[in-house]
Amino acid sequence: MGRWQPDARARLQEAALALYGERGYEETTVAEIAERAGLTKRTFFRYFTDKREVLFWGSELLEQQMVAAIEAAPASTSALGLIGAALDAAAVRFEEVREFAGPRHRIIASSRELQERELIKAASLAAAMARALRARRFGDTVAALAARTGTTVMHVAFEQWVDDPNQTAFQQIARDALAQLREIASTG
Amino acid sequence: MGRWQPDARARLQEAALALYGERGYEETTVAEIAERAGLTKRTFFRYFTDKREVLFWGSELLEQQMVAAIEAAPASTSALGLIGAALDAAAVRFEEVREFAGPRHRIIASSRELQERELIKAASLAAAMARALRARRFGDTVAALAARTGTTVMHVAFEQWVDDPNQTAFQQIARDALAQLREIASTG
DNA sequence: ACAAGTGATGTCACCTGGTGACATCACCAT
DNA sequence: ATGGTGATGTCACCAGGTGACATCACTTGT
Repeated sequence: MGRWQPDARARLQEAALALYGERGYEETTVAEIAERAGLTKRTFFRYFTDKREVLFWGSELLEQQMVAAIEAAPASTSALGLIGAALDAAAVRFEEVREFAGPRHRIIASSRELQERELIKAASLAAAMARALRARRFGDTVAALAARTGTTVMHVAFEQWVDDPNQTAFQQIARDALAQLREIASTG
Repeated sequence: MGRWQPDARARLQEAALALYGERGYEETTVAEIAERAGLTKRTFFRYFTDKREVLFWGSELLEQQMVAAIEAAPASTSALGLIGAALDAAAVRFEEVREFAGPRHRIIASSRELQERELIKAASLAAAMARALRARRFGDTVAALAARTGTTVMHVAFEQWVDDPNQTAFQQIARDALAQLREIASTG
């Protein structure tokens, strides 16, 4: 036992998720989140750079795992094949947090500020995947296009997944979406 | 002549662009922008909902023109063909504002807040194009994938275009990028 | 065992973005 | 002239965010 209650970060995250869900993101104050966690506004800002970031802790981990999947794939894999591998890695992570995904997604969908933050996380992810593709000797344009296509497929698949009454696996949905994209691109 | 200096909005935009460029976005205060335009902080917020929006005035027009291009295309056009038509419409607009595009782009690239705003504008554009595709009887998934692919190609092409020493036409760059995307999707 | 850290937290003062309520003031229509 | 009307100014206020400094429980060197 330390001198303070442990897991301050986790307590702040729980408090924020609960309050954002109960009263809405904009109607919730950082001071209220901190109070609910038994802490201070100032301490909140020591753990999270701003009021939005508390919902996005762990996105770097996802990014690392998707990049690692690209790096670990066989040498002859095509660009979109590597994106498929990255999406499979994302699927593992998403299934782990399935129970929180719905509520969190609805909160984000309710606020423009939060959507903006989610989009820049996706852009960061795309940039990281593009770097990994360039390291594999793909050209700049191909790397950028394939990487952003990866986040496109991820988001489209994610939205189908969170609301799916059949609880279909994310991997399944994402693979189907990627196949559909290939189809679109080869048609016409 | 009116009772006030006319074009308050334009003056605010000019002042903001100049100050963001000279001193940086974060170091510039809304009060300073308003003062430079001979107005008040309160008036700034009557024209623009926030400090970021002053750089994005006119994005609805681009959105409308791209959607109109989709609606005006021949009935048998494929999904990516429609996206190509939308990109051609965007090209017209971009060439009109080429001289401002570079400075504006560098300002946006310098600030996370501004990048977030740009990304949500792109998301709004993608949603509008997806609606236009659904109105053409494309399925939800196809519409969402194709529309987001359109913004992907637009952004990748835009970045090549603004820094291009040869001043290549945006339309050319965008068409090449779209062709490359088709190539990626059909390979492997 | 005691002094000197160390690190997480609290306190306080402050700036800036953003908003609501109300006052002005030039022009316009009747 | 009289009473709108619409763009602007004034003022007070809240919340997000930050820097500087104080606390205080525990750790470490001697």
